[in-house]
Amino acid sequence: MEIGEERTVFVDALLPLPIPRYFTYRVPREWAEFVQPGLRVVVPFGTKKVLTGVIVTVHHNPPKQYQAKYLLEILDDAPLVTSSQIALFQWVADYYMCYPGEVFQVALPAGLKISSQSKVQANPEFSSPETLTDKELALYVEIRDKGALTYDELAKFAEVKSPYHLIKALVGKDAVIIFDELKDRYTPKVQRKVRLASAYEDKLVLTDLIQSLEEKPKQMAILLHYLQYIPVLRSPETNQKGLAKNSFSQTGLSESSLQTLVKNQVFEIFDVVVSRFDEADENFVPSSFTLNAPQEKAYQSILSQFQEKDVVLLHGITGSGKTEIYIKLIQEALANGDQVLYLLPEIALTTQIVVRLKRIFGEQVGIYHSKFSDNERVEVWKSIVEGKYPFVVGVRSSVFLPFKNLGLIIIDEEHETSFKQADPAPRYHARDVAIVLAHQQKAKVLLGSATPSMETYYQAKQDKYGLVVLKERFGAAQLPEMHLIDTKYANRMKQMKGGFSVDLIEVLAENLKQGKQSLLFQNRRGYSPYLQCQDCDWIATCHQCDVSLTYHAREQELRCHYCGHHESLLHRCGACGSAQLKTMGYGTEKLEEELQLHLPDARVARMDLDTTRSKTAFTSLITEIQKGQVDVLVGTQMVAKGLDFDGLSLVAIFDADKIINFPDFRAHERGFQLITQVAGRAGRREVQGQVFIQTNQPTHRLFTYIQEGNYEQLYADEMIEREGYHYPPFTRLIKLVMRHYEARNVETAAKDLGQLLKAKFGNGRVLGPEKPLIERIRNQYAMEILIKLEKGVALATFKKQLREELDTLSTKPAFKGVQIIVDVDCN
DNA sequence: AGCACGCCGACT
DNA sequence: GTCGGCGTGCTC
Repeated sequence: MEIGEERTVFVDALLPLPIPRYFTYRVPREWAEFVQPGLRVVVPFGTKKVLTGVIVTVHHNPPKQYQAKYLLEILDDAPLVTSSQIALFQWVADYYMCYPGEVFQVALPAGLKISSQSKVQANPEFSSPETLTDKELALYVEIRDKGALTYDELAKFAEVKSPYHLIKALVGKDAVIIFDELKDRYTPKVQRKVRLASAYEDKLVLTDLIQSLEEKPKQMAILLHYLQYIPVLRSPETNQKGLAKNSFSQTGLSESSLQTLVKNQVFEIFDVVVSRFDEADENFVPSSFTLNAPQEKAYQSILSQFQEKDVVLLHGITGSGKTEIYIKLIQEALANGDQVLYLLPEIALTTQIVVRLKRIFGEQVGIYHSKFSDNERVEVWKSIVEGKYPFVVGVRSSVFLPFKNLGLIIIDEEHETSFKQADPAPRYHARDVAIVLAHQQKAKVLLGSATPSMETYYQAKQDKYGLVVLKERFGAAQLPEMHLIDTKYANRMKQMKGGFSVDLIEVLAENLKQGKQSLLFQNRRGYSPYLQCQDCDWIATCHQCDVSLTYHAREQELRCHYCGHHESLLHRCGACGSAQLKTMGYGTEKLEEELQLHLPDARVARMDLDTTRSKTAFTSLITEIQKGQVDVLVGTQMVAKGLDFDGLSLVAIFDADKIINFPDFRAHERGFQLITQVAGRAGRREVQGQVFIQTNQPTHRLFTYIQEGNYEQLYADEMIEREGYHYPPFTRLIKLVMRHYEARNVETAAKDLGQLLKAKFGNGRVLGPEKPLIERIRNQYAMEILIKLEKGVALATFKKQLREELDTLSTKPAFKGVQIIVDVDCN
């Protein structure tokens, strides 16, 4: 090659697809100097698709097997994705046995991925409609009259599934042309502002202006309003920043007079891009606080353990004031110039804690959350790249944000299962990814929980993680007093009114009389989990899932909680036609209703998925409770997560048996966590809280541990069980789920796979195949195989082997159409 | 994951 | 004979 000769530049791009490789594109000459890893690019993919990808590498190696296509567009001036992010995507893909493209897909907010919308328009030069068939002609006319149609619209109009044949024919006859319409879905939020033309920043000119407006009182009022807020002469910079335009209309000043002033070039109107988050922060005052002695001690201990350990677990009982310690650590890290990530489980926790963090950290904090729109996520991403938010509070997916110098990651409520993504791949655990991320960035990780997961506590006990214990409640608060109510006994003594024991009604009534708030916890939404015929025992079930339908009273509907199917309430039995249908079991809706009967004077409210779907509904319910407008709150596990109400002094757990009898090796761990967390909502101030638990097995040891707050003993018990039965933390679990529309097919496929895996990896390591709890969802039957890998197995090698097995298997006839899902570290 | 090409049954 | 079903393999 000659010196100075230009060589064609190629890029390897990561595309948001479940395909295990990068795609190579040719870079048009004019961008050759400009391309670099981390830039987003728009590329053609297949015959008509256009995708947004990110450049991973830039090189000069022309692919030998195929002709690379050209990049269509470069979307960024500077990298929007860092190279360490791409490395992290790859790590997640390897560890969780999925594809980097799938990680990329969830990592990048939708607004940063331009959508291709192929459209078809009429060719204006087309002049021989006689060549078209009737069908083609009808379609052509429709396209011409509408201007342009998308593929979907075309298919709909022509009433075909794939409009390809038609389009191809029309294109072949030159009747229509295909074009791509790209639209960037990200629209920044702008604020319209007003400022004085810079000429008036001079004292004499301004004085002249004021004099000339003597006769025009409305315009004068506007000018005076402006000058009242903006000291134009004293600081011209404030004039450049201007005043919000709506500030005039809000004060009742004339819109048309303002327009006149603009027309006369006295004022000018301009737009600025504003953040969606800092509206409320204009008068932000950082609140200060001091740690009490135990908190201070814990704080110091965390600092010293960070000297040696990268991960520290803060095991602090509910109400011990972990948040204050987090805040102190965050302040410290920020003062060091480090970025901080604060991970929270989904939704519930955020509102209260976010308000608090915003108050303390003001504009430094960015929120990354599913209840915010995609626009807002885009904004957080871009701001982090620009270094604007050194502190991010976010849910699971925020581990994929473009951090550059993280110093600290806090994972609050570390044990929460919502940190593990269950359904679409990547099925990652945000806590574990965060630890890898921290390692990558040389940051420290603080895990916080009142009820740590067994895995985490085990790591701490093994000295892999540091451990700091906080045993005292903050301030004057005491741990709540726990009482068990034996429902079996109450039943025998005829002391049950519906699902409520007489005792429970009594304590709730007493608490109401004292003007205090109560919480009734039942982890089941809807009115009743099933509807049963009293004559023949028939139960209403979903037609496409093997579950009973839940009755929702407000909508008078039967709903499937798995596929979303709903139908209006039946009045006759589906088997015998009897009208004796009865709602069985208790959902929050029914509890709300019965409670109202037992306590007619109480103001009862309900908090579950159904009452809090919108952002506003959730917030207003919280406010209502805080104002004391609610006496008894009925809620699902949504209430367990970090809600903090001063007036709440009594917590009742309606049915603890459901929780602890769940058929899962983690049932006891989960039961302990859930009940402890819910109980922790009681008595967070001076008054000691009371907790009442309805159960028919009051002698169960788990209740003793919960009552005593004896986490250590639970841990000790669990370790014996889990070691004996080879469960985490002594093994790692990989779950394989097979799905198919035919029960037979999944069963044979699962059996085949099970045998193969047992032969290859050993009988002891492979469990199943077994039918899952719910055999059929959305008409798909499932089978599960569980792989247990003991310590010391080379994970990467094993996963590679497993992947190879699965790939070869999927080509075999028995596996035709059988979907196989791999879930590493499944819940 | 889509989406095209390709090879077999029910209609003009 | 065509339309359209889905089965298989490719996408830079």
